[in-house]
Amino acid sequence: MSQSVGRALELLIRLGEGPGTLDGLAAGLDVHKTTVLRLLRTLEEQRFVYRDQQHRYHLGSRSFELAGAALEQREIRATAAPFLARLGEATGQTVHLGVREGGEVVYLDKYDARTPIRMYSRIGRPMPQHCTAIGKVLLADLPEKERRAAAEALDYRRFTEHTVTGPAAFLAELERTARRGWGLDDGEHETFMTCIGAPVRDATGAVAAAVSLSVPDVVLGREDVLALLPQLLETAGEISRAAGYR
Amino acid sequence: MSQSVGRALELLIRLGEGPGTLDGLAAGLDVHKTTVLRLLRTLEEQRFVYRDQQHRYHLGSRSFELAGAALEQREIRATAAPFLARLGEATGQTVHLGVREGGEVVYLDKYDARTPIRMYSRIGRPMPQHCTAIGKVLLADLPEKERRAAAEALDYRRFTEHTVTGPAAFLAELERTARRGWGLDDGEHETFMTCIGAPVRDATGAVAAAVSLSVPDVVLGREDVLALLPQLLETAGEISRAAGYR
DNA sequence: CTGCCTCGTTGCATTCTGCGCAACCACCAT
DNA sequence: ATGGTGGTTGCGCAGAATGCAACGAGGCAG
Repeated sequence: MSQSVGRALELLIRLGEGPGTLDGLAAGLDVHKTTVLRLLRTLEEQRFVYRDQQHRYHLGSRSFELAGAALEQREIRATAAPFLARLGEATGQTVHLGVREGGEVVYLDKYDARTPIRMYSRIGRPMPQHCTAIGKVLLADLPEKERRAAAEALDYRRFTEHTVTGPAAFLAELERTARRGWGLDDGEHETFMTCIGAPVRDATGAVAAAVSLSVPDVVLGREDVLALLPQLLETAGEISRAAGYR
Repeated sequence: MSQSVGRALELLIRLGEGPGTLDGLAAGLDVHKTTVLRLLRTLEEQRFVYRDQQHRYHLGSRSFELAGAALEQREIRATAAPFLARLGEATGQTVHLGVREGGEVVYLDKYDARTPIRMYSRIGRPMPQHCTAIGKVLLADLPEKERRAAAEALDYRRFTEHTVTGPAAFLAELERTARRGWGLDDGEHETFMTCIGAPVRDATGAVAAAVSLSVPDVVLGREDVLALLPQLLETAGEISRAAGYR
């Protein structure tokens, strides 16, 4: 739609994968280096990128700044934080908070199993929806029409032999998820991981987010993971109430 | 340099302050809403912004994603993390890690006094250099010429009655900082805060980052803060060694 | 020390992109 | 119905962004 802006964003994305040099970036975008230079200058003025002494470009501090602001704007994240921390501590497993935005499912927060500290590895990165507990939970509550549309539009990449492929099977899985009130990823994304997810509802009654626990099978078998369900559902309920759901 | 890109970035920055509507953003930028619409569409395509059902625009998940990537690219942050956590725990005070990038001083990490969890409040936001311990430490080690140039270029805003104003006084302060090997902000930014900062050096021997402790005066008086110096310097030394400094 | 090579930078002419206008729609409240 | 608000589209024009080519700086090897 807007060429130069598109190119500038592309530059940011590439820099997200690692620092880059002018020529390298120009080659990557397949545009003249003059153009890239000027785009980068504009980005630099606003601290979206910065250059070190060796003229290598990096993502600039404005990226952090924006991300911090954006995360703070997701009130659900702040509301959920203490409950997630508690759940993580109680179960000793990895906890995720996810939402659906613009047709994508992204993680807003993550509490890692080992440390009490948040790892930012996957926060903000879109996750597949057909093979994650959080994805299923978020889609399951959509109104019939939207849900069908979403299911049709997905890319049913087969990650493992358990991955659900195709809209029909997936819609049935969503049905099941909605009925019992929680979602399961039984090695459908990564063979060795089991995840369970539960819905968080806000004051409007709609599912606003989902919480999940992810456990590698070397730590707990499927039965043992399912035994954590009450705690997960309890947490999701608490967050829902804190978010205004009655 | 590049008009449309500049406007697009401006949009992102405004959205960082809070969600916005098309008309509102157009009015803010003082451009036609058509233009804003198209810019936003480009941003939306790449997930830099997203629209909710009410057509309000928010920062999109790509912001988180980039920030995560950018933070991971600052190796010094990963190297320092465990030492900072330990320092925070040992002292019970707020710990910051800061670097100088593109003429600005920004915080890369922060461990809050109360919780063991990182607050993202000020991460990525440029901080004044003339009245912060970290700023002083980072400038103090610059080669003569650069240091002088930097000191000349600063905006000596008087935050408190203790704020150093003017290049001459500040250069003297940098001199002192360099000589004794640590920096002090004695209520120069906020009247009620005392901060001490120490340099982190990398394999090249140059100061690559700075660590600081910030303490409100209701918690500890200046003398007591200075008593934390050995721990701070020890931590900075450990990080330096972990970063390859010999 | 010198000359080559790489990589960043600048001035300029061309043209295509991004702009604003105005009209159109859809939705809501009155 | 009706006016109002807020989002969207088609179009023609102007200026912004682009690519070229020449320049310059820094590093490395001979």
